[in-house]
Parts: sequence; C-alpha cells; structure tokens
Amino acid sequence: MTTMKDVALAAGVSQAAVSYAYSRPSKLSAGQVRHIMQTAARLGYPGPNIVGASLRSGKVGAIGVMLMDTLAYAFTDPSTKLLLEGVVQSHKLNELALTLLPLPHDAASLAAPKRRMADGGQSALRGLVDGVIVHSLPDDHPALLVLRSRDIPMVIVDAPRLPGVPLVGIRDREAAREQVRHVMGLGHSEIGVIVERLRPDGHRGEVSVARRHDMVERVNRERVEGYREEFESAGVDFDKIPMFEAGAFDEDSAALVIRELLDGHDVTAIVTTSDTMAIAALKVARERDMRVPEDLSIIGFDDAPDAETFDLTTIHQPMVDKGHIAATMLFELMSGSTEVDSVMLPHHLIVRGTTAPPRTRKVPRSHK
Amino acid sequence: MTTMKDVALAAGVSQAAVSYAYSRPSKLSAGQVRHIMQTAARLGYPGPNIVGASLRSGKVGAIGVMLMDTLAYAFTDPSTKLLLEGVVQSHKLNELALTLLPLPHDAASLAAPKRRMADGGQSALRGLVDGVIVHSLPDDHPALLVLRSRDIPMVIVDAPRLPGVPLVGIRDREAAREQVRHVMGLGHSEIGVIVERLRPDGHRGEVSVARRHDMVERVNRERVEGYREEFESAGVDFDKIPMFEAGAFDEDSAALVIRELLDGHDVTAIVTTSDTMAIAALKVARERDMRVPEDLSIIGFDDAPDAETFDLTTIHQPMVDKGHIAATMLFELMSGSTEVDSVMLPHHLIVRGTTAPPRTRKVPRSHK
DNA sequence: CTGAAAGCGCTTACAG
DNA sequence: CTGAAAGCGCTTACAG
Repeated sequence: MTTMKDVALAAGVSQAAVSYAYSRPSKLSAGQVRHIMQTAARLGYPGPNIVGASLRSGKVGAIGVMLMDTLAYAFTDPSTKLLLEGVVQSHKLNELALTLLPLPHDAASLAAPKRRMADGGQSALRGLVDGVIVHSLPDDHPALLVLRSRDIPMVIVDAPRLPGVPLVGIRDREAAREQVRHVMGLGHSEIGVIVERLRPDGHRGEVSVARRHDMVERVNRERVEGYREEFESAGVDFDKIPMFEAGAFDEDSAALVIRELLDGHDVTAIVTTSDTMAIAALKVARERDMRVPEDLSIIGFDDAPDAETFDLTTIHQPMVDKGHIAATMLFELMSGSTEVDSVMLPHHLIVRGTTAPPRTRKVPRSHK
Repeated sequence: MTTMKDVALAAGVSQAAVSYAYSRPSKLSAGQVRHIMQTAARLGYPGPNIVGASLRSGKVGAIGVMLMDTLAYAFTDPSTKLLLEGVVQSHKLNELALTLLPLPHDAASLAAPKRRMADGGQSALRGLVDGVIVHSLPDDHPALLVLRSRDIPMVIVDAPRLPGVPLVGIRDREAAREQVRHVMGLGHSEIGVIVERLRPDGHRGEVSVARRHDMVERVNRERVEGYREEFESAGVDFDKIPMFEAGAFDEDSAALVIRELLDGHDVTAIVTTSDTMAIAALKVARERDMRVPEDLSIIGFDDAPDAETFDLTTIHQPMVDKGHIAATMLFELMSGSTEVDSVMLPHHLIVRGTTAPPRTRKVPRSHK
C-alpha cells in the first residue's frame, strides 16, 4: 500500500509536509499543497490511514453504541430500534461513523467476568471508538470498568446509573407505580407481575422474595420497587403478589412464564415491564380462550410501535428522544464539556383497550 | 492511561511478554501469564489498545456497511433496514463490531469528488474497518476508488457492478420487464413510469430521452433498460412513455413528480421502482379522488413490510437474504478466499390489490 | 513557510 | 520458554 512516506519521497518533500497538506493545508503554500496532492493522486494514495493517525491523535472518528446481547437481537427489539433511530438523527453523524458494539452478557460471560474484561473481548472495548452510548447494562457489567479505565467519554441510557456518568432515562419507579395504580383503580386485586430480567443469571420462573431485593439491572429494579411501593401503599403485601421473570426480552421467553403464572394463580390482571411481554400475554390469553380485557386485563410498558396495533394500554416513553439526546450529550462530552447532566424524560400512561374492570367485580378492600 | 509498557515495567518482564500474555498465552508459562495478568489488573490496565495493535496487525476488528446518504435516511428506508437485519444475522458479528458508514452523495459532493476523495472525508474510508459491504452507490462514486486503493475486502449489494468485486443482487432488468408485462397484460396502454434517481445530480422531474441513456446507478439503469425492452417488444416506443424521476428515495419527493405525471398525462397505470414510490402514488391518487385500482393501477418494487399493509402489487426481492449473504461472502473474502462469486437471488411478482384492468378498457393495439 | 525528529501502543519475526 | 529490537503510518511540538 502507498503510504505518506512514498508520497513524500515522490514529491521531494518531508513526510510531515504531506501530513500537513491533508490536515492543515494553511500551514503550507498553495503551490506546495497542490504539488503534494497531485503526487498523491498520481501514486493512488488513498489519504491518511486513520489507524496511524489515531495512534498519534487519539481520535478514530467514530462513536459507538454498546448494546446488550447480540446485534441480531438489537435489530429485532423495538425499543432498541427506536433508540438507534434517535441516535442517528444527530447531524454530527454525517461526519462520524457509528459503530454498533454487541455485548452478549449471557450466563457464561457473567461466570467469567475477569477473563472477559482482561482479554478485551470485544474490539468495542479496545479503543475503536471516541465515545460511547451504553444502553441497558447490568450494574456491574465488566465492560463498564474497561470503558472507565480507557477514559472513553460515555453517556448511559436507562442503566446502570454510574457516579459521574450522565444518564438519560425516565422515572421508571413512578411509571411502574402508575401501572399498578391504573389496574387497581379499575378494581383489580388479583394481579400478577411479569418482569424481563432482574439478574443475568439465566433464571426463569417465579421470583422469590429474596430475589426481589437482589436485582442488578437498574430499570427493572426501579420498576419492581415501584410495584412494591404502590402495592404496599394500598395495604397489599407485595411479597404475596405473584411475580415471574422471563429471563430474557423476547416474546417466547415471556410466554413461558406467563403460562406458569396463569396455571398457578387466578389473576384478573397482568402488569408487565415491556410491550413485548404484554403482547406475549395477549397471545397466551388467546391460547386459553381468555378474553382481553373482559377476563384478563394487560398493561405494557414502552408504547412501542406494536402497542397501538394491539390496542395495548401501556406507559409511553420517548425512546427516540432518548437516543437523540444521548448522542447530543455525548458530543458535548467529547468536545470537552464538563457540565453534562443526567436527564429524566417525561413518560405517561396511555389507556387503550387491554385494561378494564374485572368481570366479577370484587368488593374493594377498603369497603370490607 | 496505563499501557503495556507500564504493565511490563511493574511485572518485571518485557513488553513483548505482556503482549503474548494477551494474544498468545501458550507462548508463555502459565505462571508467567498469571503474574502478568494480575499485575495488569492491579494497575487497571484495560487490555491492548486496538489502535496500536492494528497498526501492526492490520486488523481493527470491525466490518463496515457503506450506505448512501445519511444514517438518518438509512434508518427510515425500509429496504436498508431489511438489509441491515440480514447483515447482523451473521454469527461472526458476535465477535466483530459493525460500523455504519454514511456517505452522503449529494450534488455538492459530486461537484467536488477530488477533494472529497483526497481528504478522506469519511473516517469510513480511512481504514477504520477490515472489510466493507457497499450498498447501492453510483457507478463512479469516489469512495469506491479509495476502498480499492486501500485493498479493503468488499462485497457490493445491488450497485455498482465492479470488475473483480462480488455482487449480491437480483435480475433487476428481468424484474422490471415483469412489472410492465403484468400491467400491459391487464390491458393498460396509457402507462407512466416513476423512477427514484438515475444520476445524483439533483434533477427532479420528467426524464428526457437523452437522460434515459445516461444513467449512473446500476439498479435504476437496469430497470429502465428492462422497461425499454418490454415496451419495445410490445411495439411501443419507450421514448414516448412518460417517465419522471423523483431525484431521491423518499415519499415526498416521489409525490411531487407523481403529481406532475398525473397533471400532464392521462395514464391508467403507474409503474414504479420502489414500494415507497408506489405508496406515494397511492396517496396522490387519494388526494385526487382517484380510486385504486379502478381509476389507476399502481405497481411497486421491493415488497417491503408496508407493501402488504397497503395491499400493493409489487416485485418481491429478498433484502434480508441479500444482507446475510453479503456478510457471509465478506467474511469468506476476509479469510483469504479468492473464490467468492457474485450471486443473483430470485425475485417474483406478487399480485395484490393495486392493479386491475383499466376501467374503460382500451382495444389492445394488436387488435386495431 | 518548511523540515527533522520523536513517539503514539502495539505485534512479530528473530535470536537466544 | 523468554526477551530485545524493529517498525506498523501517522501527527505534532519544535527548531529553523
């Protein structure tokens, strides 16, 4: 490959002059620049190699989005897609490349975090980007340590909350309380809860009382805490509320635990932590000839595009804005700003057709 | 930042030993490796910086997808989204990062291709990736020259066709002929054609006879040639067929020229080169209270997800497969294979509800 | 305005 | 099994 040195030799100038011709042409006379560029063109020199440049300058010209799980998953998950749509709205990305950094955090990687962290694992963590948007990682994911020790500017979306790192999120605890409040307000007292994943340890099934206090993912932790607060403020013992964990984020995993829930408990309403879980609940209800909302009320979370299609009652959260704002904040951070604060975006309940009062209206507790 | 040198110093070994501990631990004794790794952990060394490594090894651990226009556009275009979904299905991407390389090729950049090429413009072209999938570029886009002179392995999806570079595509010419054949077969003789962009020169409006022979984008060129062949094999002078160019790929641009077409010509059918154009036609028809298909038949191209929603007659092409196959081929190329051939995937006509015989059935020409 | 020199952080033959 | 040395392609103070 033709290098800067070859061009310098052929043009009869120093290598530094060639570098200047590209990066700071004002440092050279116009004639000199023209001569160098012509020589470069003649030799078929493709311009400065970014890897060499980067070693010196410390910049590679790309930002990353670090996503849990595989890219294949990221491209099927509605929320992640919306987040990416928001990120690419940033005009700065017309000049920079966007690198997607998959980060499968399965049971195996959790079992051997040291090794994973040590060997760099993902090129992701090896300095391939100038800044990174982290989306929904468990609190103690080793990638976060690596990012920190590399001093890579970062903004976190949703989770985890890390001291000194700006977070873009919503008030998940409050939103979760609104879900329960809505359902109880309709008169439901037999309520089941479906959550995605509280710890990435492969668990799937009912969530024990102990596990309800031992969660390592901020978003689901906040929401579970919200459920606890709202139930207990209504005088209900949260530990008695049946809660099941899908162990993953897809419909199929959700469907498995929803069947378990319905097999073992006579609930009239299901509260879930994502629209994907809620849609799985709709499908399980259909399997069993339960009518929604007459026999079973279902509430989701996210207001993903499918939520409207399924006429789902849900919490709307601004995923596209999250992405756009996170990108904007990251660019501020990268340009040296030290005053980038976390932001909590607004959410709101959207009541559609999957929630209604229970058919056999129970007498509310307070009227007993 | 802690570097390999620091670790070597602290561990009392050579820098090379530290490098081996990470990249080829079998070259060292187990005790040595352990000692080095512990020292690294103690110092908070995040593992080898890829930029330094890459300068030596020539590998950065990422592949790129080079997309025309901005990323913001890429994430709204249905076909591009499907292509990306296919790309990320490749398992290799669990180890590699995926870098999206936007490449706005507007009139401005075309006006100054030299400069753009010379200054590297996009970090994209500066060696940030080990291989690249190029999607739909004009024949002579300067980025292609840069990629070539860098010897970056590449696979091209759709366009352009470049000697020695494997292409993944469909038989666009044949597919275009099928569109026209379908519409003429229904009895239409007053047909208008809407194409996306034949040259990236900012033109929008009717396509002159000269321009019909001067196209620099393979896909639209092949399709226009297909239209010509099919019309002329039916004895129709293609140069008399009204054809309009949107100058872009979005619905709004399409709507503008569709209105022009309908204003100036009394057509009973519109043939388009994408579902997006076809959906724009549906909307313009609705504006004018023209019923589809009674007053106007419309045929699209792609069979994007929206096509079914709009009950659009269209050509199905396997976009997800294109992405997946292109990625697979790229990885073969990157692992040294020299026997990677172009592949042409199958397409087929899907007849839905937007095409029908014209209301006032004209006597077919052959019966005159 | 121009150029020589140092060095960014690594890997990899090569010698022992 | 281990280490010293060269060098990957560039940028950037620095000196002139």
